[in-house]
Amino acid sequence: MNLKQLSNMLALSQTTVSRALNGYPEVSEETRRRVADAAKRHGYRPNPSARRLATGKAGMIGYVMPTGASVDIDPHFVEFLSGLGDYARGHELDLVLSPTAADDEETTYRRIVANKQVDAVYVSSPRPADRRIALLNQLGLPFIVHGRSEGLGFDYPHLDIDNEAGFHDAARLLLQLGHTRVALINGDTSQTFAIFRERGVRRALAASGLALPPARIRSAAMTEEEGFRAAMSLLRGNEPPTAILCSSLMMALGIVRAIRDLGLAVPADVSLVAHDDVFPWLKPENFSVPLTTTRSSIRAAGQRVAERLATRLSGQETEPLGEIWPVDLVVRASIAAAKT
Amino acid sequence: MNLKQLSNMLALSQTTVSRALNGYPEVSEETRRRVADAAKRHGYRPNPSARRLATGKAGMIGYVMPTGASVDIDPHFVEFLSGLGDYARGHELDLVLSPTAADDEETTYRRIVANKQVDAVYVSSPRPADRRIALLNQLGLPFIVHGRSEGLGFDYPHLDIDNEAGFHDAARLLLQLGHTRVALINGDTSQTFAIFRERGVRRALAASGLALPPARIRSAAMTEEEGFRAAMSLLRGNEPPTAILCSSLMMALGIVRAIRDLGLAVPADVSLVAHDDVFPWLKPENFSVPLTTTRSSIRAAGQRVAERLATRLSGQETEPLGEIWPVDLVVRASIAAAKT
DNA sequence: AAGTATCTTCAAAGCGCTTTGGCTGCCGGA
DNA sequence: TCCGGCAGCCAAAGCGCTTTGAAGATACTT
Repeated sequence: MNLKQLSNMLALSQTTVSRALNGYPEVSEETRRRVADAAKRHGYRPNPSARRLATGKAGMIGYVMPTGASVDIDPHFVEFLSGLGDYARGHELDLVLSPTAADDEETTYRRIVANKQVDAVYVSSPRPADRRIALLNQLGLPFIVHGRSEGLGFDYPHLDIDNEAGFHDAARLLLQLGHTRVALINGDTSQTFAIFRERGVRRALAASGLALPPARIRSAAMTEEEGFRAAMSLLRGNEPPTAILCSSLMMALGIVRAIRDLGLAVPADVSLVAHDDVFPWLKPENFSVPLTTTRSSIRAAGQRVAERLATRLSGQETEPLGEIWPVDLVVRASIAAAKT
Repeated sequence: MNLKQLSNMLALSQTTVSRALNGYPEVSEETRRRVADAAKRHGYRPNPSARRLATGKAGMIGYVMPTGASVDIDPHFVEFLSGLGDYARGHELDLVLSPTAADDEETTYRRIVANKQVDAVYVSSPRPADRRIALLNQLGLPFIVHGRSEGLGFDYPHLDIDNEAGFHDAARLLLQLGHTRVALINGDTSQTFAIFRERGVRRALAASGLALPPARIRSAAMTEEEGFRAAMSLLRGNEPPTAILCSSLMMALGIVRAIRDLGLAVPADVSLVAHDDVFPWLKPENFSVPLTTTRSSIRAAGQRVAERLATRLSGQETEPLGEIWPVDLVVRASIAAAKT
C-alpha cells in the first residue's frame, strides 16, 4: 500500500493525503480524520526511502564506532546502548552503527554526512579539543557528546557526569579517614573523563596540603589485568599507598587480586574506592569486601542522550546545552581509617 | 556532485555513467575508464537514498535488539559487535540496531522488512523452534543466526560453536580426574546454547554411568551475583559437588567468591571449569587460580557472521549453510583430581 | 454585485538513482 | 547489395514520497 493507492482509494490527491498524515494545517479536520482512518485500516506506512529521498531526513541516529584489532569496545558501551534502546524503542528510532578504523574516523563522519544516513549522531569518549566535535560542528551535523571536551572554543551539546566532584569527594573522604598516601589508578588519560578524575583527586589532596606525585598515578586500559598490574607496581614500590581510587569495577577486580596476592587485606591495609558505571553483571556490593564507589548509571545516560537526540531531531532542542549529572558516593566496607 | 552533473560533464547519458560505475557489460572499456576516472576525481558518490529507492536495496545489515527495564544486554554483545565491526569497517557496511520491546520482536521485524531498511539481519541468542527464525524465513528477509535453533523443520544459515562437544569434553576431563559429583551452573536454559551445554555434560556423565540430577543443575542469568548464589546453594546442599562447570566468566567470578566464602579452595575442594567467550577485560588466566576453560572467541564469530552476511547480500551465499566451530578446552590450575 | 480574503484541494515538479526498451553504426555472411 | 547481429549508447519511465504554485469553493467586505 503506497500513497498513490491510498489517495486513489480516498478519491483525494497525494498532496492532501500526505499533508493530512503529516499534520499540516491546510487540511480540513474531517478530511484529516478520514485519511488517518483509512491509513490505519489499511496499514499504510510511508516508505522511508522515498521520504528520505524527498526530504533529506533519515529518521535515524548514528554512532561512529571505532574498531580494529587493537581496539576493544568496552562493556560500558553496551550499557549505554541499553539505555539508548530504552528510549528509542518506544519511538521507532533506529541507531546506525558505522564501524570505522580508529585512526580514520574523520573519513567515516564525512561519509555519513555526505550520505545523509542519519540526522544526528552521538559522540562518546571525547578527548580534550576533540577533533570529531570540531568536525561535526563544522559539517553542521547535529550531535550530542556523551562526556566533555575542553579547549574547543565553542559550545556544544553534551551530557556528562561530574567526574571531578565525584573523585574529589571520594578522595576527601579517604583523607578524612587519615590516609595521606592516596593513589589513583585511572583510565586512559588522553580522555577527558580521566583528566577530570585526576583533577578531582588532586584538588582534594591539595586542600590538605598533599600532592599526587606521578609515582602514585597509573593510567591504563580499564581491564582486570591492568588493574592488577597497576596495583602491584604501586604496592610494591616504596611508600606504598594506603588507599587507592580507581576508575572501573573491572580494574577493581584486579586490584583486589593484587592486594590479596601480596598478603594484604582490604580495607585493613589498603582502602579501595572504585567508580561504578552500574553493570547488571558485576556489582560492587558483591565484592568479597563490598566496594565503596562513586556511582553513576551509564544506562541512564544513554536514555537521556537518546531523548535529547530525539528532541534535537524534531527541532525543539537547538541550544548547545551542557548537562552535568552529579555522581553518588556510596560508602561500603572497602574503606577504613588509616593505620596510625 | 550527482549523477546528472557527472554525466553532463562527461557528455554521456546518466544511463551510461551508471552502468559504467556499476560494472555492467554494455559499456566499452575506454568509456568505463573515463567515467571511473572522473568519478574519482570529483569525489562522486551515489546517493544511497536514491539508490535505495530505485533498487529497494539498503546496503545495510540489521539487528533487532531487545531492550527494556528487565532486559540486560550483556557484554557478550559488545564483543560480537567488535567482530562485526572488524569486518564491516573495511567494507563500508553499516549496522542498523532496531531496539524493540523484548516481548514484541515480531512487530519490529515486520517493520524493518516493510521499510526495507536493511538487506539482511543477524539473529542472536536463539531458542528452540525460535519464532524469529520462522518469521524471517517466511518474510523472505535474508538472515544468519548466531547460534542454533532446533525443531524448526527447515534449514537456515547459522554459525554456532560446538557447545555440546565443549562441555562434553570438559566434563569427561573432570570424570577422568575422578570426580563423580559434577555440577553445572548454566545460563538461561530456554536458550539453545544452554541446552547443548547441558546435553554435553549429561552425555559425558552417562558414558561413566552417572547422571546429572536436577539438584546439581542451576540455571540463571550469567552474572557474578547469580554465579555466587548458585554455587552457594550447590555447595551448601548435601552431597555437594566436587567439580563445577559454568557457562561464563562472570559467573565464575561469583562461584570463586562463594567457594572462598565457605572456606573452601579451588581446586583442592572444588574443581572449576568455565566457558570463556574471550573478553579483553577479564581473562581466565588472571583468576586468582587460573581457570580451566572451554574457549571460543565471540569476536571471531562476529567477524565471520559479518563476512557471511556480506556474501549473502552480494548473492553469492545462498545455501542455508550451517557452520559449527569447535571449542577449545584450555586446561589451567583450577582443576585437580578428586579427593579420595 | 463585484472584489477580496480564507479554506481546501490538486496537478505536477522534483529528490537522484536504476532499468527498460530503443536507436545507431559497424561488421560479417549471403 | 542487403540483412541480421552485436556493441555501445541514450531517452525516458519509474521508485514513493514532499512541496510548490495554482485553482476552485466559500465566506466576508464594501
